[in-house]
Formats: sequence, C-alpha cells, structure tokens
Amino acid sequence: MIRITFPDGNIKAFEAPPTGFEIARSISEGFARNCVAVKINGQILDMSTRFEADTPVRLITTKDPEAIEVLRHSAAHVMAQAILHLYPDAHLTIGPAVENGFYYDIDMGPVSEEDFARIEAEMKAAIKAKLPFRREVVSKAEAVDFYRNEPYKLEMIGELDDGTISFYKHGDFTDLCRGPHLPHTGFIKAFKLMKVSGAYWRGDQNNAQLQRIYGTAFFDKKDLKAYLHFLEEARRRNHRKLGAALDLFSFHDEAPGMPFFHAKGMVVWNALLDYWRDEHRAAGYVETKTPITLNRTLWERSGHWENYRENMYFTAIDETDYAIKPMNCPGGMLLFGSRRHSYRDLPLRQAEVGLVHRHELSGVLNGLFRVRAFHQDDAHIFMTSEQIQEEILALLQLEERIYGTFGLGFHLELSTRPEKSIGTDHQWETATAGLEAALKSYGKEYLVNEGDGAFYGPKIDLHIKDALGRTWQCGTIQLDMSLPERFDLFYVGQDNEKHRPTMIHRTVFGSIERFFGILIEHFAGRFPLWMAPVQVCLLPINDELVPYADQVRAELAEHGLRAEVDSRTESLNKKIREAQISQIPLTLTVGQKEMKAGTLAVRTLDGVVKHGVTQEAFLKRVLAHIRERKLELDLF
RNA sequence: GCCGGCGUAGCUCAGCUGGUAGAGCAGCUGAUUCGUAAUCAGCAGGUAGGCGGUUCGAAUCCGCCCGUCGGCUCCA
Repeated sequence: MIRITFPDGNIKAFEAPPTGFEIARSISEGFARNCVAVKINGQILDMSTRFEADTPVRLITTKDPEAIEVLRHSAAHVMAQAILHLYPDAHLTIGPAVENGFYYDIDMGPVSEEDFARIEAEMKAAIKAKLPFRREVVSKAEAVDFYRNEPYKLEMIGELDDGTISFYKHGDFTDLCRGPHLPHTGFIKAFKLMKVSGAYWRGDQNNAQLQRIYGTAFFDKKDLKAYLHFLEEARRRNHRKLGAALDLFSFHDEAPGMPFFHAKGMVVWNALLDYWRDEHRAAGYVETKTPITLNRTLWERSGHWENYRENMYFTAIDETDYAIKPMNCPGGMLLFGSRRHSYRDLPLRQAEVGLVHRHELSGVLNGLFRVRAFHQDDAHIFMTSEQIQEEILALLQLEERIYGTFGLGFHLELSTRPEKSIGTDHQWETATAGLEAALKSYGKEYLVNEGDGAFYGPKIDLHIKDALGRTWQCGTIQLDMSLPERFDLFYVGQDNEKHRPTMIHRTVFGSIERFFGILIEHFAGRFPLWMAPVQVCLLPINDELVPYADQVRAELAEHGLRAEVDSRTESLNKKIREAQISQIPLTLTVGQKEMKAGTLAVRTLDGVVKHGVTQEAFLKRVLAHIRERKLELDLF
C-alpha cells in the first residue's frame, strides 16, 4: 500500500506503486490531461515516474509556473530532432530552457533565420504526432557506446557518474538528458524560433563556435501572441529610435559608444539632475567633483591598476602614466583625505556626478544602455560603524522616493561575502549584519545572493521595474572595507584618537545615460511635464496671430515654462499632428476667440481639447504640477 | 574581442538573376491664412560606409577595415 499525500492534506492510498499519471487519473481524467509533471520535495519529475514509497506530491499542470520550463526543455528536444532530420551531420551539445524560451547549441554549418520555416515545419510534424517522451536509465558504458561519434556528448558523459545517466526518447530522437519532460510533444501548443547566434562550447572563446538557435514555446497560442506583442512594444519603445526621433541624442562613428546629447536631450538631462540635486540636498549630501585623469600611482594604490586595467583608458602626460577614471571612488578618497575630519562631521555624504570611461568590448555596446563614457550619480558616505544601519535605512528611503517620482517599482537584493574577499570575518559580519538590520527595519522583502558581494564588501542592489515589467539594476549600496584602508583615511573621534571610517559607495540612477535610456522606454518618449524638452507648443491659427502667440509664449517663459511658437505657414492640422508626434505635453491653439477672451484652448497628448481655460488658471495649475513633479497630466 | 545579420539622400525604404540610382517624409522656394493629427506646386539633395579585387561594366559578386543590430551567464 502506497500512501500519496496531496498539498491540501488529503491522502490517497494505492494498492500498487502508482505513476504520476495514475495519481492524476485518480482525481479525474480531465485533470490528468492537463498534468505535465510531478513535484516532490522541490524536485520536478516526469508524469511517468513510479512512486514506490509513501510521499507527498504536487501535480504540476499547464497552469503552474514550473510547467513552462518543462515545456520549453521539451521544445528544445523537438527542435533538436527537427534539426537532425534536416542536418544529419550536426552535433548536439546542450539545450536548456531559459528565461523566455529555450535554445540548443549545435555544432553545424551556419544557419540563418531563413532556415527557420523548414525547421519549424519539421517540429510541427513531431508535435502533431503527440510523441510520448520516454525516460531510460542507461549505464555509462551504454551511453558512451551510443554517443561514440558525438564528441560533445561524450565529454558530458565523462563528467557524469555511472548510474545517474538517463536518455530521453521521443519518436526517432534520443538525447542525453536529466529531464523532466512533457508526457508527449502535443503539449507544445505554440512555439516559434526566434534567432540564431554564435556561442562557444562551454562559453569559452578557445572552444569550437557553435550555432545557438533560440526559440520560445507556450501551452497556449494566446500566450505566444502576448509575448510577441510584448517584444513588439519593446521595439516600439526602443530608446535608440526614440532618441533620434525626438532629437535627444545621437551616436557618431568618430566616438563609438559615447553619446552626444542634443539640446532637447540636455533639457531632460538637466531636469533629471535638478531633481536629483533637490533630493540630495534635502537628504544632507554635499556635491563634489574630481578630475577625470589621474596618475598611475593613484590607480596602483586603489587596486584598479591591478584589477581593472582591461577596462581602462590610458594616456601619458610629461612622460608619466595617467588613466582616465573608470570609477569616481579613488578621487573621492583623496578628497576626503585632503583635510581632517571630526566624528562630528559624520556621516559625511559626499556626492559626485562623475564622468567615467570604461573600455567595453565593441560587441556589447548598446545605445545608452551600454556605453563607454557615462556619468555615475555616485556618492561616498563616510561614517562610524554604528551609523551603518541608520544611514542605509535613510538611503533606501531616498531611493524609494526618487524611483517613485518616475512611477518605477523596485525590488532589493542583498549580496554577501564572496569566496575571494579581503577583510576580517569580524568586519564582514558587522557589515553584513548592518545591511540586514537596515533591510529588516525598512521592511520590504529582499532576495539574498550568497557569495555575490564585491570582494571589498557586501552590497544591496536595487532593481527597478519599468512600464513593460522589465527589471534593471540601477541603484546599489556597497559597503567598502578596502579603500579607507588603502588610502589611510581617518577621522578624529571623541577620544581625540584616529579612527578608520566605514565607507559606502552608492548610486540611485547608476549610470545617468542608462537611466535616461530606461526612462525613454518606460515613458515611450512621453515624458512627464516636468521633464519634457518642450512643455508647451503654441499654434497661432493664422499669421496675424503670431505676435499674440509670441506674447503669450513670453509670459509663459517668464514663469519658467519651456514654450515654443510654431509660426510656420503650415496648416493648423499639420502643426497639431507634429506637436503630438513629438510628444509635447501641452498644445495651445490661439485664435481670435482666445485673444479676445484671454483664454487658451489646451490640447493634451490624449487628444482631448479643453477650450476657454484662462491664462491664470493654466499657469497656476501647470506650475504647481511641475513643481510637484507629478506623473499624470490630469490638469484640465 | 568572437559568430551572424545589416549599412543606398537628413529619416524610412525600393531597385529580379551585375548594365551605371528612385519614392515618401524632412529641407528650400512660391502659392494657400487655415479652429484641432499630414494644403498644393516646384526645386535641390547620394564619390551607394571605407579601401582593395573579379569583370568590358559593381549598389549588386569576393576580401579586408569601420560602424551598427542580435547573441556570446543560463550548463545533459
């Protein structure tokens, strides 16, 4: 008698050891048809697994989040089968499920997206046939014999223990695989091959170059459609496209990876930084600035010469080696050390919007997201170890405030001591405990990445979530137990003795360039009023009204509004269209009526027009809206 | 850096298998003076990313370089 316990506490007894299928059928046939796997003690197994002992089980249906990985891994097998049919000389390597789908790395001749249709057709045939996946445990010798002509598979088998090796078969296809898999291929209701790229065997450039073919798969055609729609939406919001269309920034061959900000882009940039400064001033920061080029001695002292050289740019001045700074911290250390500090000065919050250069590989450059020159909204906070918790709590609150202004949610990740690290156990313990205590008192949930900290200290990373649900790591709070030591920094305590300060590096935006790019995509180019390059566009209805429009514009400008008059001799409709397309939040049409009454016809980006708004009311509301840096424009 | 795709007017793109470059938008000029998403006409604009090669002839084929896009962490 085998007793199976369900998640709701119900227990069912089976005379003979049941398989997952039999357990599912004991509930109902309809339910069983939707089950794809069985989960016991956190492990996901095939439906065909037979349970020889009493155990708690959870049946995974197509609705459960765990199911999609099984589906995609199976889809990878189906794709591999299709490819072997079409390219018999191909050698398979690995084919896992990944975040948005799956891939298979295959040693074969070049494939292009034009080949996808044939592969997909072949896959469809396998799916239509509803081929069952069968697991088979084989001995190492059998596996080696089966794969005698498959060098990659042989290499993998070599690393596996005899007795733990399994094959999965469906139709005429067999693959070395741990599983689990779908009951049969028919569960793959929707799939699509997405792209090909090169990848190295085991991710090592010295190894053979493989073809990595990516695909995605879903249990429901609607889900695939939604995913493709998401990709389309992301394409539509692409900051590189919008940046060019809205005249915000550009890139030039003469400086790859280094953005040029246009006049309109700088308006947004400055709005962003004005806001940043307001918040930091209120939070007790001072702003500083350090040089871009510093000599070799400094970088040797900071450790960058040894550890970060590959990413740095160098130059020589009067026969001395200099480096262009890739980080602001060493300069910040010199600055702190340039005068004596009392314990009364602490915490000293020393901010710097510093321009740094990093030599990123040419292939990884990506618009404003990955550049070679960018500004960090850095700050170095010097304090006593007793102040860690309170200071970090204040920082978390500052970050939350700032992200909230853009309507960005976020989550937190704590990274602890890595294998390779400096500092004593005691230092790490107090530092990590300080971070954890701050996180606990902050109250928001956080993930822990064990061993993922920097070599010089533990850290908290803040990952923001944009309008499309994508996450980006922007903010970081890193405790540094190395630099104050290396630069022999100290403050004078109440006891009149020298003490080593505890230091943190932190950012909110991270890279301002990258954050700018994220905001463009988050808002789809439609910035909130306070950030908009042009806030108000005035459209005189005919030439005679241009002087009046100019006069209104001047009045608005006196109140600090960024307003323009479109006095071209184009049709009103055309000017409206262009104002809307360039995402100008407020379009004011001025005609005889408005001039006589001193009112405005206000058009917002939702296409709604409100007539007869008095100039006073307009100014009052708009200025308040901007002052408060509101997100939604619900003025009229 | 590596693999693959792409690079034609400021922008978006066309130009079948090699025969010597075209459209829309933008720009300029003129007409139109317009009440809420493109008025009309004309003009001008390209050493086809760069260099080299094949060919009687190259935007088109080949090679190298530059730039750009996707990927290069996920481990059967």
